[in-house]
Amino acid sequence: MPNDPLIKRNVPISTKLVQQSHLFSSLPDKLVQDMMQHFKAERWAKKSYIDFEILQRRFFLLMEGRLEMSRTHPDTGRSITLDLLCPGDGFDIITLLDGRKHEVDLTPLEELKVISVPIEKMREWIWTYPELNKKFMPYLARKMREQEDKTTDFALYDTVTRLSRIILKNIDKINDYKGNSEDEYKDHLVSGLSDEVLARMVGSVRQVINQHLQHWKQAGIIDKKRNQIKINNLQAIMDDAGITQANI
Amino acid sequence: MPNDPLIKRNVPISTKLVQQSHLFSSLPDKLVQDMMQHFKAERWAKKSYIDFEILQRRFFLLMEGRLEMSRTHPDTGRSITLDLLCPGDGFDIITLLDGRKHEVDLTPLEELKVISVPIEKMREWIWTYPELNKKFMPYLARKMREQEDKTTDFALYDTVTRLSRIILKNIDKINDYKGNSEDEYKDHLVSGLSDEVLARMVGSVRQVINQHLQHWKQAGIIDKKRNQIKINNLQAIMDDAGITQANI
DNA sequence: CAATGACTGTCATGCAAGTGACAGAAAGAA
DNA sequence: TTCTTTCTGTCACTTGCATGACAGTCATTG
Repeated sequence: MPNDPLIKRNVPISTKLVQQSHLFSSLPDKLVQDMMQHFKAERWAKKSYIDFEILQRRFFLLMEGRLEMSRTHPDTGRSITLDLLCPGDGFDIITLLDGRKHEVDLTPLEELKVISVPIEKMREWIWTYPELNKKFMPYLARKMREQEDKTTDFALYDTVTRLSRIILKNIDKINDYKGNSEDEYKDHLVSGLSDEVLARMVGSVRQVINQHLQHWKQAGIIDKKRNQIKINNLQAIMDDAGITQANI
Repeated sequence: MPNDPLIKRNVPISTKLVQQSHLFSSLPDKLVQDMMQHFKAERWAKKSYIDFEILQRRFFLLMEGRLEMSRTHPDTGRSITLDLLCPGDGFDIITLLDGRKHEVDLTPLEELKVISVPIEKMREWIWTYPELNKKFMPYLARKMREQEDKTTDFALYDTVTRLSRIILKNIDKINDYKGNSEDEYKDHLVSGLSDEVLARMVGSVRQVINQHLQHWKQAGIIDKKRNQIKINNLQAIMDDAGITQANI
């Protein structure tokens, strides 16, 4: 089946595709097939503007690409990333819960593939299917924990620490489980994130981020290309992140 | 009925008491009565230490007093308040959702009255009673929005702005709906919060908070006693908070 | 009551990090 | 190719705010 629907076209979705999502993985096939029929697939172009009003009408699952959810200071114009949604993530979970509008900027970092259902449908499913419910609640908790950690980081830790943590969180996970333990220390990449995007995630500005990255570069800890960071010394970054065995 | 149970005593709870909570207000009396039988009431002394492990076993509703939920930097010792729970709040909602431990410091600002049930019981109720569910989901959303706002504030706004907002959020609501519009500009109090506590909520330190408060005091905008701030000029605070009609 | 602990007011010091500016490199489009 | 846009590297300047220190005041409790 061609998995390349164009924007705004109604297309039936493959079971496998839906099950990629945390929220829908390991649900009974039959249930997923029922649900699938209501999904609509579309593509969103890189950096396209997405009106947040849509979030009150439909619930989305991100299938491919990353979506930045951010907020901007009206006066200074500075932005900060609230969440970087990755394939498998659903949005918007807050609007799903209370139906109220959620004023955020939505910016695709790459071309996205998303599928969506009417938000009432999604609510209905969650209250109807205990299996889905059992997936959804811990997912909510995860997002709440992430947000709480973000608050803590901003209030208590400096920019280098926050930057380290963001980098560690965004190491490409494509080659997971592929190599042996020796490979673990090879080819750690953070790609597709410019200094600017990193800055928004860290809650700082481009110049400061670049400065810290230069330090690491000069110490041989990382290599740096356009939109890409290659980590040579993972341990060094972890040290700066203040990771002390206790954390994961 | 005496509503003054001592610590750790099993006491039946009055229907009215339970319904004070957002989560249980306007539920059918009969349902609440059923639930009540499982609640246990206790009191927690001011500044007592509460082991967060308990959060994995019981779900609490705060009936009286405020509870600070905070986190501390292991090295510097600086703390930051994640949430200031007020009467009607339930905790811990994250653990309720995923069952995992939630490492936070819990500090009562006053003597508390709380009621609690086994956390599995609470889960059961939420999945069993749609009326409760309808209350709980928007409550989750509210907490998520608050946390998101906190993140944004830390990343984009300076200390004065954050302090203004915290103050506005914590004006005593005892006399609500009592007076006419003229009274609105009288007797706005923030009580029970020391400079230190405010600092933790703002994500700053005592000295800086005091400095800002002194500015306001010298400008006649506030009066200041021990553990109390009286607001003379609400508009001035709102201006510093950057509130421009659009917000609430 | 005295004594201890909790909160307040203030100041001097140092530094992390935000701002603005500009030139150059890389990528993408025409 | 040329033109335009998007990123990168750097630097000089300024400031908000964390730190540490200490004296004074108000509460609480034995």
